[in-house]
Amino acid sequence: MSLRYALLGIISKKPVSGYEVVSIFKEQVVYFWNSTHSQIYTELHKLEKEELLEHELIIQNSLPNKKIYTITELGKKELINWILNHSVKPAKIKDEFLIKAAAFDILTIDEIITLLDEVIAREERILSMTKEWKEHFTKETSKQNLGAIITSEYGIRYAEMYVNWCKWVKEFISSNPPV
Amino acid sequence: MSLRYALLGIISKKPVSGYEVVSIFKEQVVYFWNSTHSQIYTELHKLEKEELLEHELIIQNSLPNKKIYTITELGKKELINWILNHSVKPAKIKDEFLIKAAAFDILTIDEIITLLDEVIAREERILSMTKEWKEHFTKETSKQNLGAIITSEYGIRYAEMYVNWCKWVKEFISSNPPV
DNA sequence: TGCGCCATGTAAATTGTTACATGATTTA
DNA sequence: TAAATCATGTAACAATTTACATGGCGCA
Repeated sequence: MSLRYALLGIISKKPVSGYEVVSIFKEQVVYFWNSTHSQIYTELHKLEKEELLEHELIIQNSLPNKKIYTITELGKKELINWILNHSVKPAKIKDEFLIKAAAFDILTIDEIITLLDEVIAREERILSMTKEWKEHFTKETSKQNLGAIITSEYGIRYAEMYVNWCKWVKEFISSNPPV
Repeated sequence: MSLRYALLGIISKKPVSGYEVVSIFKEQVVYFWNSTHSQIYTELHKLEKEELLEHELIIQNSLPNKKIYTITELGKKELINWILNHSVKPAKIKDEFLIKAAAFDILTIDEIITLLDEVIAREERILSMTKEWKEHFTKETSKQNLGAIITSEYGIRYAEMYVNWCKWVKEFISSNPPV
C-alpha cells in the first residue's frame, strides 16, 4: 500500500518512464523499500486508473517505445495528504543474517568469524557505492534532490552501523566464546 | 522461507509453546524479522509435518492447553546447514518514514520538523526498551543467550543511528531549506 | 556469439496481513 | 467491568516474488 507513495514521490520530482522508476528503486530506494519491476509496472497502471498519474507514449526508432509518467494535481494532493496525515509505523525489516546471528550459540568461533567477515565485506561494498551516490546528488545542488541526499546519508549511516556492529560482535565473541 | 529458520533457532535454545514463540518475536525478533501469530502457528504445523519439530501437549486446568515444541535432530541439522551454507542477501527494509523523507522537497520546514520530532520520540522509546532487554539478557550469563545479547545490541545501534540521522536531517534542512 | 541494456507487460506461486473464532483468568 | 494475558487456530484478502514472454542494439 505504501509502494504507491514511493512511486508518486519519485514521479513528483520529474516525469520518468517505468523503466527509470525501476532503476531509481535499485539505486536509491533499496535502502528503505524493496520492489521488483513486475510490481512497479502493475502499480503504475493502478495509479493511472485512479488518475493520480498520466502518461505520454514516446515512440522510439531504434529502442523500444516508452511511457513517460507525470503526476497529476490529484496525485500531488494524495501524496502530500499521506505524508502529513498518515502516521507511519516503525520499519519492517527482514534480515536473514540477523536470524543467523540469533543462533550463533550453536556455532564454533571460526564459523561465526567466517560469516561475519563475508557480511562486513558486503556492507563495505554497499557503503562505498552509497557514498558515491551521495556525492553525486550533493554536487547537483538542485532544490529537488534534498530527498536523495538525506536518504543516501541514511544508507551510509545504516551500512556503517552494520559494519561496526559486526566488528563489535567479533570482539564480543573472542572475550565471551560460545560452547 | 526464512521464517522457519528463525523459528528453529528460537526453539533450538529451549522447548517453548507457539504462544511463547510469538512473544519472543514481539520482544526480541522485531529488530530483524516481522511476523504475526497466524503465520507463526501455520509455519509451526509445517515444520512438524516435515519432522523438524515435535510437540508435547500440556493439559492445563485453569489456563488453555498448550503445545510445547522441541527441535528434532533433523531440525538441528537443517538449521545448521542453512546457517553455514545458505548465502544471505542484504536486509529487505520497508520503512514508510523514509518514503516520506525522500519527498521532503515538497514540504515546508515546519512540516518536516514536526514529522522528524515524532519519529525521534518513537525511536527513543524503542531505544530505552531495547536497552532494558539487553541488560536483562546480559545479567543471565547463560551460554544460550549470546544470540539475544548481540541482536539486542544491534537493535540499540539501529535505533541510535536512526535518532542521530533524524537530528542530522534537522540540521541539514535548516542550512539547506527546501522551497 | 553471448551478455547487458533498453523497455514493457502477465501469470503463477508464495508470503504476509487482517479478520474471524473461542473463552477462561487475572489485573486495574 | 473493561482490558490484558493466556492459548490456539482458520479464512479471506493483499502484497510480493519468480517465472514466463518478447526483441532489437551495442559491446567484448
